[in-house]
Amino acid sequence: MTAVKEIKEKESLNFIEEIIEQDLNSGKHQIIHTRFPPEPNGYLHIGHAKSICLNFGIAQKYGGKTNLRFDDTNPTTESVEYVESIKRDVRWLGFDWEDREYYASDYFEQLYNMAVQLIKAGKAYVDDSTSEEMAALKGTPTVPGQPSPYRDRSVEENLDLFERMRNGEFSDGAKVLRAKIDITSPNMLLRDPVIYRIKHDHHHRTGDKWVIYPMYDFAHGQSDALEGITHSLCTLEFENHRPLYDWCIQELNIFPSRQIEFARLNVNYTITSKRKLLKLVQEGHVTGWDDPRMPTISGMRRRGYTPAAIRNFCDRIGIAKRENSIDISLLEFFVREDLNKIATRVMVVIDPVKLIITNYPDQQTENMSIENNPEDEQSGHREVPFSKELYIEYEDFMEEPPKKFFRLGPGLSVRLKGAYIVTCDSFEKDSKTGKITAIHCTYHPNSKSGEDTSGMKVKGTIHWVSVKDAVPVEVRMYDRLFTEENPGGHEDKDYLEFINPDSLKIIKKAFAEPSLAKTKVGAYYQFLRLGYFVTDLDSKGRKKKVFNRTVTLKDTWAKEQKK
RNA sequence: UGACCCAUGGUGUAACGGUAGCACAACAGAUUUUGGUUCUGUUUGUUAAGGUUCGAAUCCUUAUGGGUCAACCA
Repeated sequence: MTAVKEIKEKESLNFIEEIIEQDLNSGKHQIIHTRFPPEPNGYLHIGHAKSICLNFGIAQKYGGKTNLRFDDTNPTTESVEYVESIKRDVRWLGFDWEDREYYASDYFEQLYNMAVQLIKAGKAYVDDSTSEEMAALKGTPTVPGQPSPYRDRSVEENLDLFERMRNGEFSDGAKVLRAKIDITSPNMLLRDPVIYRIKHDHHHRTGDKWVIYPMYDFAHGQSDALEGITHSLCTLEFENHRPLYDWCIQELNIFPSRQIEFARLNVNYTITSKRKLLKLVQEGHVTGWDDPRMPTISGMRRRGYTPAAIRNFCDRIGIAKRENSIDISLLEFFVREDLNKIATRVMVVIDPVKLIITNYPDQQTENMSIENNPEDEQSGHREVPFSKELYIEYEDFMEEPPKKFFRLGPGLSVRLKGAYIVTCDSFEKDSKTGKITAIHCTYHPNSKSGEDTSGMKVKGTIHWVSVKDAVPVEVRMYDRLFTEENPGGHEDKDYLEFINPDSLKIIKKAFAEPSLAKTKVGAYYQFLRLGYFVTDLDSKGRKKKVFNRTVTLKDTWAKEQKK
């Protein structure tokens, strides 16, 4: 009894899983089949990641299959570049569609025949109205529509006209094919929706073969049916489309896929509208779809987010029907959680000030053995050269330190990570700028890391880089792209007004320990005490390596200071 | 002023008529050669009003609040 209850508690299902289990238990389906149906008109973003994890994840969980299907019914906005990027991103996230890569455009002939079938049944007609005329007759949500003057054309005439539409006899917009449903329906989508339009446009796969293209509502459901999709999962805004989805199944007598809607993902301080993201790219607010500040999958990859982090995030946010806005800090939590386990620890100084150890031999260099990752015993150690002159972080010294400052200041001692304890004796200051230019310390030879017999106890440990061994690197400090929680949610203000002017700070003169000289693009690091970083694409073929800040470390000291 | 949908701490999500739980966030402390990690603890919640019931977050009614729909986009 208790055992059963425990299992139940652990296995709490979301409402889609409940439906699937019912369908499996009742014998409605032996196997479930889902699909991920992107339109190749932009790059995938974090919202798509939710859908990918849902569709692939749920099929995996119940031993089913998932198709990758490109919903490519609008040649005007679609391209192969997007198709390729989508495939790369889904794969990178860790999902495999095997040989089931489909395109709605592969079904154009079948969809055409279905339209003919509808016409023959008196359920569709060719309308010559302009879009303005149609809109005028369509009414509003509260005012019923009026029938089009072309609504009662004969089957023969419709058949003839539709064929001639296909043959290219008419110009764009001259005619459309409409489903004949109910022009007075309270559901606007049922007021004789357009199902085919004329577009003399080059399609990325079918070329110039077609000049008429099916609309979403006349392509998606049928594609689901043709592929035997049992559960067609989509976002809430398609809820009102479901009656039309079911109408097509009914009238065409095709495989009855079931459409189920869930709430799309919203993340604060970001936007997930392809249109808005496209504008950021086109107007140069970012460097491209893969700019590390973009919430696109390729942007996050370049930023240093890991597939596991994104998958864990998608698992944790759950699936439900209510509007939501997830804290970006939850995503960052999962990024840190994963990176903490796998990122190699290294020392990099981004805002250097010289520290001179007055009692250390001038020419001496010691190789300090420092662990690569304290969270992973297998990761081993590396040697880091230590010498008389070091760079340390400017922030780690204060002329007049407050009480809880566990770093350097006149008379204060700190541990140099993996090396010795030093005590500050004096410092140099530029009288004009007031900037500290050098710090003089003495080291305690018997305090060497691992063989410390000094008995000294210091509160702080700081990172350092040996001046003569330092490798100059470029570091790009990324921060959130928007300063506003809901940048896209203001009626009176454009989201572009909320772009964070400090979303990227480039540091050209940072110094890294020697091990970073031979880094590879995409390698994950923790720069000790600074945050997680990844080697950027731009490092390729360059002597000076470039690193992107993925996310900062949690910083309780910064919090303390704010008080 | 039509149709459809939604409502649980700051955020997200569980509880399927029987003790409102989990994660993030926040706060406090312990540990720490990263002010990281880890560990411990604390605060905060069922939109409202009726009804059914021994018992309601859960079922019913109404109200309130929010979302979607008037592209030849998906």
